[in-house]
Amino acid sequence: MDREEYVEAVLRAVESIPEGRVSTYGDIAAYVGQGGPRQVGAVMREYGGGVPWWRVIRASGVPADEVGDEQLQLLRGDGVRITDGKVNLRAVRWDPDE
DNA sequence: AACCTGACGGTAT
DNA sequence: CATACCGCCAGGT
Repeated sequence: MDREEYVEAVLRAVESIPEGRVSTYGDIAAYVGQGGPRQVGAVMREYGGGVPWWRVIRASGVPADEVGDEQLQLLRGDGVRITDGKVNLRAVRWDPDE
């Protein structure tokens, strides 16, 4: 899998996250089956436009500093409940094989 | 090839 | 809960 295919695979995975659900960098990486959380983050930084990037968050439920507040707002727009500045992943974490 | 970098994650303190 | 550390892994210099 070359880099371009990798980027496509990651973007497809992110596009498949339904409104109201959230995934993590690590989960996306595992689903794609290549690279790690940091690679997924790198793809989002460069090609995140065009896909629902705000549905990808750290495993802790706290957004990356770069996008912080905006991400939380967009998630609220999706109907995701935010508590103390973080997402409750136990409630909305998305499993691709669902 | 060596070294730095980082939209990360898990563990320890 | 906050910080520190270390492991990870690919891209850039």
